[in-house]
Amino acid sequence: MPELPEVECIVRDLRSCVQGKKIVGVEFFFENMLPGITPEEFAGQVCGRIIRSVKRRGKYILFYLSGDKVLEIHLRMTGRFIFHPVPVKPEKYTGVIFYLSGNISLHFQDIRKFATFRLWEKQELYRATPFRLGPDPLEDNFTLESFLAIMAKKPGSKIKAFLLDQRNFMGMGNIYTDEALYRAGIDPARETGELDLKEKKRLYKAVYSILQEGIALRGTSVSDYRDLRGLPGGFQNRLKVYRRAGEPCPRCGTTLQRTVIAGRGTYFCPQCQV
DNA sequence: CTCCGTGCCTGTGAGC
DNA sequence: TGCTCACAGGCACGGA
Repeated sequence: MPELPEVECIVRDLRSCVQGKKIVGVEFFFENMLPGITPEEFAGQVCGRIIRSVKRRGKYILFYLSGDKVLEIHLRMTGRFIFHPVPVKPEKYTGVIFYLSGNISLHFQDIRKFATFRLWEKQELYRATPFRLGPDPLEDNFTLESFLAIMAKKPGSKIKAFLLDQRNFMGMGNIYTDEALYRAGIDPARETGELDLKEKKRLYKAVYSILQEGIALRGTSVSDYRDLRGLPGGFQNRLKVYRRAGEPCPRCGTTLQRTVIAGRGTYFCPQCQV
């Protein structure tokens, strides 16, 4: 479900809702998100700890807990958190309820059950996936120079695959990648090495601006995405090409097409994207 | 290296 | 109405 803008919105909301609260209980309804650890062990590791801060790296959510523990959560396709200021019963897809101090609770829901929870010692966190991948586009080190340097290392990659590969940059997913390539006017099937400097600059700006707009509109809800209050985002109304095959290009009127690149459905305008 | 298929799950929508 | 199929916001893994 969520890409960088959605995760960023979730993390900002989590900070205002649960930062400083103590985890007083954890209840599981399914446990697919816990590889290699039982729900009892997990509860034993987190109960009694205070949520000191909530951070994001790419699409990963990091709960920094008291006692130097870090809970790393990846929502994958359909994972979501819903904040409840008063106790409510679990819903059909509720997998976990975190009971917090102040009688509030955080419900984790996941239709497809792909999401993952992992616990780290803070000093071991550098070994965790979020810190072994590429830079995050919202961090200061996402400059045009770094973008060009990383792209130069992968001249044979298709540009769509390059943007989706989290080892290059973290946070881009299928929706924002197609929209950024449309905005930059670049054919998703081209190789990064074929792009001239002007095109690379356009792409850099398109990636940055599309992510910022996604955040400003509180994410994209094409189907499942909801924020911490259960509300949909607004960027789905700004999508130009994603899931619009067969419709006219909003810029030139040419019929938008769908193809498969990097194993993902890819939407583009064959006229505007060259 | 890159690409590709597969698996993990459940739901939706189109076509028959 | 009901069945089957393609597709769905992600990522890890193994093989070519």
